[in-house]
Amino acid sequence: MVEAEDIPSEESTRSKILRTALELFHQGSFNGTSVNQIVVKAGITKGALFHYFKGKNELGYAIVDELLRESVQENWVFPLATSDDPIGYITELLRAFEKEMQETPEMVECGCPLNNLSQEMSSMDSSFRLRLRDVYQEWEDCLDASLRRGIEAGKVRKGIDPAAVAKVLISVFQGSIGMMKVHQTREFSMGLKEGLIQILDQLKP
Amino acid sequence: MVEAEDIPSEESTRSKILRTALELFHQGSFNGTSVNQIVVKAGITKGALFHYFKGKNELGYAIVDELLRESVQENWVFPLATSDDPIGYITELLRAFEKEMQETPEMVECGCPLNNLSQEMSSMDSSFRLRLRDVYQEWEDCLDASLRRGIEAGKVRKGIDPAAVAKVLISVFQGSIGMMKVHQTREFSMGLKEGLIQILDQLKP
DNA sequence: AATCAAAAACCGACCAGTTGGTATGTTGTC
DNA sequence: GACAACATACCAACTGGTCGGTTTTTGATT
Repeated sequence: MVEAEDIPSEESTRSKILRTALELFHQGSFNGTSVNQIVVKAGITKGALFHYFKGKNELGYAIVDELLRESVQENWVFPLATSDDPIGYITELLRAFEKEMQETPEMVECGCPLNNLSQEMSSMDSSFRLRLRDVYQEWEDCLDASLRRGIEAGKVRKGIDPAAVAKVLISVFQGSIGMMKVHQTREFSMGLKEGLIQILDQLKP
Repeated sequence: MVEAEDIPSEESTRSKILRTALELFHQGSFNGTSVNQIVVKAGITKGALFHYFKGKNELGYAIVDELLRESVQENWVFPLATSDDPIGYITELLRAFEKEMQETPEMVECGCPLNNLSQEMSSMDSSFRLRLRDVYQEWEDCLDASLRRGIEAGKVRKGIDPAAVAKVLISVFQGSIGMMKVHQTREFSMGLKEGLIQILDQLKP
């Protein structure tokens, strides 16, 4: 609390490694990125990387446990923690995403880092899979809870199964980002957004 | 016509390479699979592989253009070519998939080869991306057309935007398979299926 | 039907570059 | 002086890819 953590004039070597590796994994892929690339881009040496992480896989695990989990919490868990209007929040997110798409096309070009890593690694390495699953579970749980509150508050249709809908929503978000990465056209993204809103509207009372 | 093509006692080397490579790419990943692994598993030599394909990437392109496209056509394009009841067909598919899940858990363990390759390669190599996009476009077009026929036939709700819904449906299918790969539990798959059916029901008149 | 050249199919040793990872340091700090 | 935080040189294994050579198939000619 005393330290000026919010102005890290000198980022720690460990977090620099994590951040750089995530960036490269995001642009490329886990298997397609070498530890040499990481240390060069991070401006450090291999000794530093293997001092903090036992191996490339362990570095990947730390990225999931720390950075990716944090990202899900920031975008979903915290905003929905007490909300009883998940549909409203998601609709807002879609609109915000539309503007973010133009300014920083990172997401539409490279997809979602969580989804990318999941698709590439979860069938190869069960340590990856279980850690990634935990992150998704947090996401699903908070969506589920928010949907339940929404039903009670009369902001979500009564007939739906919150647990099942939460699973579908996460699937459709991850799938959508994946499809946008393949199509890379504003036309497709807008059409998809239109369809998502139509689906979301069906969840309203 | 005269030849007994339907009993290929001896598979051609080229198709053996394609089939084996797809299998390895499916279980692992493109970058995570070496050409040595492919030639060993296929029981051929490196000379044969590079005789038929200019490089590893070209082999990947051929897999997309031939095997993956074929698979989409078999499962979607041909069945929906003249159908005016896409929701009924998809519901059937979901039920069939449930049984396939138990017998051959390949899809739930390793995901969808088309989705896997898309997520891994489309941001790395635009040749991959464009070929994969074409396959998805075929899928989307046939779904779109079938939804339109469904609306006319009174089997699909009038209010929906067929093009937008087609995009969402493909996204949710690809996303769902990806999530199942991460969770690997029957519990999750069943919950997801339940949610998908609820979404599909909303598309009925 | 036999012949033969040319082309296609295929082999496997070899290559330079890269891979993830290690061993042995040196440096700064409590 | 002990210990964490790095740096550097190095390694065996493997990477995608090449290349000269051999076998097999093909198609035209006799």
